[in-house]
Amino acid sequence: MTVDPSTLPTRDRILHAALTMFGESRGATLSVRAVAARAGVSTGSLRFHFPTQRALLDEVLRVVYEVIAPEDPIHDESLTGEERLIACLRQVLAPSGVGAQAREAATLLHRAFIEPEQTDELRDAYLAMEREGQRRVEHWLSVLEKDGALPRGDNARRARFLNSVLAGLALERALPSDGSILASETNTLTMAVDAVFRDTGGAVR
Amino acid sequence: MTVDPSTLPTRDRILHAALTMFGESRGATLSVRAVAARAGVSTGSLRFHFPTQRALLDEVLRVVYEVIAPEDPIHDESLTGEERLIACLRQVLAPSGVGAQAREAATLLHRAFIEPEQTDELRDAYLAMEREGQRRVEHWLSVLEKDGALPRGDNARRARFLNSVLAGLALERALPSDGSILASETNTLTMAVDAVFRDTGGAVR
DNA sequence: ACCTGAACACCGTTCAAGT
DNA sequence: ACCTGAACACCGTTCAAGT
Repeated sequence: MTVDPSTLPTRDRILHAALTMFGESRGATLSVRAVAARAGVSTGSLRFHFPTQRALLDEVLRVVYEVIAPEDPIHDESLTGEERLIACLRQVLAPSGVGAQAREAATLLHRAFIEPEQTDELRDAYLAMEREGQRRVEHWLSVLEKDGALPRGDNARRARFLNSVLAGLALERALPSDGSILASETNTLTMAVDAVFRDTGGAVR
Repeated sequence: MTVDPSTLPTRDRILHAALTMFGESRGATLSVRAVAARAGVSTGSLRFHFPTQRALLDEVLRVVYEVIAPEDPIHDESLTGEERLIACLRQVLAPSGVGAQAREAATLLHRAFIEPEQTDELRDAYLAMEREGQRRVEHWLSVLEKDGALPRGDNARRARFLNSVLAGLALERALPSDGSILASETNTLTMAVDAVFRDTGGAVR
C-alpha cells in the first residue's frame, strides 16, 4: 500500500512530499523550497507543475479530503476525541472543495437561499438542510460523550457553535486568500474543538 | 493641527510615517524597509524603537483605534474582559445588519470577491480588507492583555479564529433562519470568546 | 515537454560598528 | 543611548538554458 516516491512521475513526487510534510505537521510551512527539496526536484520544476503556491496547496487539500480520508473517522480509536471531531468537521468541509470549486459551492448556496425572495418554502428547505447539519454534528458529539472522550454538556449548543464555525470556514474557502488558508483552517478548527471539549454547559439565557 | 515630521523625535517620525501610509491605503504593506524609508531612518533604527514588526503594527493600530476612534466598548471598565470583547465583535457584525440588509451585504461580498474572475488585484483588494479586520481584532486582544483581562497568548492566532467565526455569523445572518439567530449568535460569540480567553497559546504545530 | 538552478524582488531580524 | 547599514535566512516567482 505504501509507495516508493522515487518511482513516481515528478508531479506526484512533489505532491507526495507535500502530503507527507502536511501529515507530519498540519501546520507545516509548505514553502517552495522545502517541498522541492523534500521531493528531490528543483523549485523550477515545482513551479512547472504547480504554477503558484496556492495551486499546490489547493491540490494538497483536495487529495487529503477526497482520497485519503473519505470514511467516517468518529470511531477511529487510534485518535483522541479532539482529533476525531476535527477529522469529522474536515469531512463536512470537504464537499465545498477549494479554489474554483469552493466558489461554485458558495455561488450555489447564494443563488439558492440568499438572492431569491424569502418565501416560506425556501426557508423551510434551508432549515431542513441546516437541521441535518446540526444533527450530524450532534451525533458525533454524542458518540464522543458515550466513549467518555467528551464531558457531558449541552450538545445542541455545542453543535450550533461548530456549525457557525464551519459556515465561516466554507465561506473563507470561496474568498480569495494567500497561501495560509491551510494552516489557518487547522488553527480555527483546533480552537473551536478545544472550546467544545472545555465547554461546561452554560447555555444562553 | 498638522505636524512637521522632521521636528519629531525618531520614534514619532517612524510612527508618523507608518500612520500616513496606513491612512493612504488601509491595505498598505507596512514593511520595515518601506516605513523606514518613508520616515528617513535606517531599518536598524526602526528596530531599535520597535523590536519587532508586530510591535510597530500594534502601535499603529493602537493609535488609530485609540486616539483617532476611541469610542469603543473595549475600554468599558464596567464590563468583564469577555463582555467587552463580545461587544466589540457585535460591532463588527452590526453593519451587516439583519434580514434583507444582511442579504444585501452578503450579495455585495459575493459579487465583489467570489463571482468575478480571480485576478491579482481582486485578491489583493480582499486581502487588504481581511488584514484590516485581523488587525482590528488583534488590537482589541492586545488591549485586553494590557489590562490583564486576557492571559498572554498568540493573538494573531486568536484573531484568525475570531474572524472565521465572524465570517460564519455574517453568513448566517443572510441565510434563512427561524427566530433563534439572535440567541444562536450570542451563544456562538460566547463560546468563541471563552475559547480565546482559555486559549493558552499552542500555535498549530 | 520537462527540468534545472540562478536571479530577482521581496520579507523580518541580527549585529558589529559608529556617534 | 541612539543610529547606521550590511548581512543573514528566509519568501514566491521568473526565466534563460539545458535535455
